Amino acid sequence: MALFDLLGRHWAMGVLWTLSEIGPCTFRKLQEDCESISPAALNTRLKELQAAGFVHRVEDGYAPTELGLRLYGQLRPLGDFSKEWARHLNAQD
Amino acid sequence: MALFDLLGRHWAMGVLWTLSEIGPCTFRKLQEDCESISPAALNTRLKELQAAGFVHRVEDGYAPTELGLRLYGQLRPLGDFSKEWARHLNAQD
DNA sequence: CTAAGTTGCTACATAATTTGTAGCACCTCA
DNA sequence: TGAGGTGCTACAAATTATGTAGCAACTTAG
Repeated sequence: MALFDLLGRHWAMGVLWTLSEIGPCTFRKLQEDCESISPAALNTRLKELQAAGFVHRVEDGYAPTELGLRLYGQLRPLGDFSKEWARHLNAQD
Repeated sequence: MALFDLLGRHWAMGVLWTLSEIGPCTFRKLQEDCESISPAALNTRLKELQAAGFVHRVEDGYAPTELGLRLYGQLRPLGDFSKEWARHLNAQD
């Protein structure tokens, strides 16, 4: 699936997630919140996400588009799943 | 989110997706269905997915675990979203 | 028993991607 | 005019992936 090519890049989902959680924000703030993403990679991800129509530039920096927010909506359940997964991993030890 | 570290690797979601769609299958069939994944990368992904508890070995090769199938369930809506997205991209041209 | 096929997987050189750090060019506001 | 913020580029080093070859273990057929 072509969508996986895009999302399966380092930090692609993280950037969209962060942007959707904290709302419109600057390049630099995004860089802080995605701990240890290099500016080069962030820039590349932002360009890809913009080309894909999930993110666009706004006055205050970057923000998710309406489509981007819908994608975030699909991703959000993974947050809860992630907790269930953590419990599973602990139970394994 | 830690889950994104795992899924945001090249072919990680694709492998789980394929495995859930076509059911238990061999290493080599997985390699064919994920067109152009190198055996080294596939092996790495499989080890990671096994360590995460999403995939395990079975008689016929590899199969998603129950937890893996639940994760696939969370991912599945992305399939429909992907079509919506394709429509959106075409409308842009 | 042997030879052919299939399996999972490793080896390794090349290529692509990411990091980490530095810093530039542009703006705004005092 | 200079102090701060902005988005972003440069570039070497590290990490990760590709592509091709092939090995070792196992099954099956003759």
